[in-house]
Amino acid sequence: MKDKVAALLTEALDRLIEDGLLDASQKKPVHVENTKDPTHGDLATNVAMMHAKAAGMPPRVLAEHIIKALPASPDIVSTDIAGPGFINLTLAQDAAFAPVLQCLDQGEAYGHQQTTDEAWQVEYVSANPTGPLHVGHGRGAAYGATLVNLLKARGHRVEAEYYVNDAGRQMNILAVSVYLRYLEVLGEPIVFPRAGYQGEYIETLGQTLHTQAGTSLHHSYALISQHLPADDEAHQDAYIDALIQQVKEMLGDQWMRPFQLALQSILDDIHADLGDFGAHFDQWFSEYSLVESGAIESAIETLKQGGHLYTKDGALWFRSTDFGDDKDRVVRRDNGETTYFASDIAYIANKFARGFDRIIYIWGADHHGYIVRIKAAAQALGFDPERIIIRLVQFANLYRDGERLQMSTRSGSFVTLRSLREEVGRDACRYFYVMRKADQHLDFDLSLATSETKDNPVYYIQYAHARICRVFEGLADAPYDADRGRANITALTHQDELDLATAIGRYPETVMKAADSLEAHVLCYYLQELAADFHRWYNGTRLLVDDLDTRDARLTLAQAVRVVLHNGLTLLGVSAPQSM
RNA sequence: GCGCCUGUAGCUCAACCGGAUAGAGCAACGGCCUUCUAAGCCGUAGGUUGCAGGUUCGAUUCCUGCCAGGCGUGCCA
Repeated sequence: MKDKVAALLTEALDRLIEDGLLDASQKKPVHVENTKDPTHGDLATNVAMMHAKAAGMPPRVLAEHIIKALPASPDIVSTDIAGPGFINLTLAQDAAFAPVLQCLDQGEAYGHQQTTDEAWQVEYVSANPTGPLHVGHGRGAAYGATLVNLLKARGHRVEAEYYVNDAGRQMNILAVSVYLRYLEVLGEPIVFPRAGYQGEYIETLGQTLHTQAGTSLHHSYALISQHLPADDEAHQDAYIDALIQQVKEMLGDQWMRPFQLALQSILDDIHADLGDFGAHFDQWFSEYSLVESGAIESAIETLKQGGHLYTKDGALWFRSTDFGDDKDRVVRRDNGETTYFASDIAYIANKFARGFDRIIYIWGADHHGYIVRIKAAAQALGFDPERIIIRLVQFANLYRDGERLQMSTRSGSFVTLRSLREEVGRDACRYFYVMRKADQHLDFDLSLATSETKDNPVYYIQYAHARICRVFEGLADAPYDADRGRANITALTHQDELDLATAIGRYPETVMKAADSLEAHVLCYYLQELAADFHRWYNGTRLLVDDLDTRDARLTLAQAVRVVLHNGLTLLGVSAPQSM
């Protein structure tokens, strides 16, 4: 409807241009918006104010000319000039209810746009497979999964991807941690390294390794630890690297056993965890595959050809400062190993090679320093950095009964995403994580998330949905007649009913806006408002009245509200219960 | 020091990319259940949009400076 009205206004502007009141070069796009105040009609536009200067007349005078030039339309009942020069438009009654019928015609597809033919990739979570996901990963997971849904609804082709960091030093630390626990099972008097991975799951993996391998991987801990440096605060990194080196040498080919076991089982766990959370991935992309395929070397070679690399202090550097970075970055260390950043370069090249129009990265906010260098790398490789979109997700603070929960990741005492889901449920989890703008801090109130009151937005919205479902039960005497409802819908005159119709009409543009701006929270706010509109109506107006024309008209409206609530909640990954 | 982000009601947050009288929820106070789920609704009160300038018909929004907070600033991942 907005588009229709905008088209009419554009036509009016064209007429004014013909009449010489306005210069064609001064024409600006027409913007039509919903009014906040019902006394301002249904739609409003600021075209008169936008063009006042160019036309050389006061906005209100220009507004009069525009209205005079406005082509007649059955949709528009009246126009009005208000305030500094707004043109307010009131829509015809049946036009106001048109979205309701459209919503019911389209059902689950309502709010979904036509296919755009744009290919998008959303990479999210991508947590190191060194342990179970914790609550810090939850927000990225919820946000990413919702974004995937929104972009699909927007009409884009979307591929969701998880980047598996299975090639770095952290994985070696993990493997050696598991191996030590394995030795422990065999009765070796080990001393666990400070920098090793703590946590029960490591011990469990050690036991599993024992079950699978028996004593075949047994080496004396005394021999292993023979020539290691001191494991104190200052040297813990050197210590664990030496330990890894030692164990690797002693195990030889067998080194991959603890490594693979740890990687595989943790990845399986993450996979299952995310699946239960409603976060699904089309692709689990292995960093190691970039090493194996030679992609890293060839990316470095490409940069070298382009003259973007130089050697200093025995290391190989990428001149990222040419592309706006603060300092240059190392791609190959003096010990010959490539850096994590080198993998990232190969990875971005791989993404571009796969032909995505838009490449979205969702990162924790602590990674914001990497934005510039990734884009720099893309540019140096000859790709358009504009196609890379990086969204940062701020951390969430958990509160229970007003008290902030402390979490430490390394000690192994962190709150896992799974335990959070068990406590508050998937629905509340998904909703609370995305209800705020992603790049802002979030206070996640566990007490509120589990409360069954209107204060809890999840229950509030779900309750509206359940209420509608219940109304439709028990109509056996006089079944709901959809045709009768549709035929009589324009006879509904309560302000609450008009408000609901307008709100339903705003749903598709809300989804579109959320998708285009990559801001999932606007959908949450929308659904809360729609639920509030419904509750207000429900409280003040009885739906099941004796007059069947009115009753079915109201049921039709309620049904449309239900469809929108259902569709919106589905995009958020939240269930829409029939009863509560 | 430099870079990025944030600052709106007592609290947690919105504000349709510059629009009309800045909106919700919580907390506070006062009302509404013999009628479709009170897991709900209605009302009252609450503001110098961090501060100071600038841009223009018009600024919470854009620009500059200052103040306060957060994050980042590895040959870690």
